[in-house]
Amino acid sequence: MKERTDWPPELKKTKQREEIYRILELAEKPLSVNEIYVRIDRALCQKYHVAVSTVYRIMFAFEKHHLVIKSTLMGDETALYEMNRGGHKHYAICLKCHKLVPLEMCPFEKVQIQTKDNDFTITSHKIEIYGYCKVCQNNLQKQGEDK
Amino acid sequence: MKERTDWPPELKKTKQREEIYRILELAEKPLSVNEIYVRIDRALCQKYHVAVSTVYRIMFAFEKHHLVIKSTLMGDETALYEMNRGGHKHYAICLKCHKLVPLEMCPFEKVQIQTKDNDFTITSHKIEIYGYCKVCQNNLQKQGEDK
DNA sequence: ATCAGTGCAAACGATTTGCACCTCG
DNA sequence: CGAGGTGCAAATCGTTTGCACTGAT
Repeated sequence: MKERTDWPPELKKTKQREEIYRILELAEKPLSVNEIYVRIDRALCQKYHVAVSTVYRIMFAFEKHHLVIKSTLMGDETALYEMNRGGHKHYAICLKCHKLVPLEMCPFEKVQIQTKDNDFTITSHKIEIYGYCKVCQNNLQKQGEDK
Repeated sequence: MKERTDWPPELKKTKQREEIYRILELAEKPLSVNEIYVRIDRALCQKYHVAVSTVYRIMFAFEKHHLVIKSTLMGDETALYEMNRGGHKHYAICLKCHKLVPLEMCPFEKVQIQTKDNDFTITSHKIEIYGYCKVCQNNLQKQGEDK
């Protein structure tokens, strides 16, 4: 099964792009441009500098070539990017610690979506689940008992 | 069945707030702050002026009191507000004309969401469906034939 | 009279762009 | 060599905030 993470031939290779690609590959979660920017500087240790605007431009190019997936979370205006690893993924977001908990499967696999006249052709979807992760849940409970 | 659209007593009534409330009641779709701003000016016809910052502050207050629901759509950073009419609603968004087509029901009513250890307590969710509405679908088809 | 609500302009943070220079292919 | 990529700084866009003033209760 071929992953979708191969480099598109029409995308010129530069050290900046390869560095960002590497960072996204290693990322444990979707990253903001600023997080990427910081990780570049950390990885490059002054060898050379990458401009923020370059990061934006590269993310734009990556997105266009479907190398990455862009998303935004509720109550936050900054965009997040993660490597497009084929089969799509959804997250549950903890309202307290903001941790992202990946869902095991896409809940839509089993669902039919209905509009008024069923005249809408679906090409993609986005789901965000909000609530509390186990840790925060336990903490909240404890706080309730401590009184 | 009581609607959630009654005015919270702790929210002072002012002409600005009442005007915005009216606009949201009449709105056929979620509105951006700017759209609200334009509609106010149109409705008030120079009688007096409402500042953009005021609109933001009022939307913040309305949101806090659950009078409105705030949301953001993919590929657009501006926030949208719609009157909270109780039972929540989702939309299918046309990628071509950007029309919002309301879903008949929440697809999650029938679905179980699973995280790794099922240790996540869900309090809310957000769904966005993307694709093509009937009109745009037909247009695309026609374009295909015309050659 | 009091305190929340408002207008205005300035501040802000994320993202974009214009332009000169650089580098991959 | 030439087109496309990059760095830098300035511009833009949505949103927020400080402050003095106004208005609802």
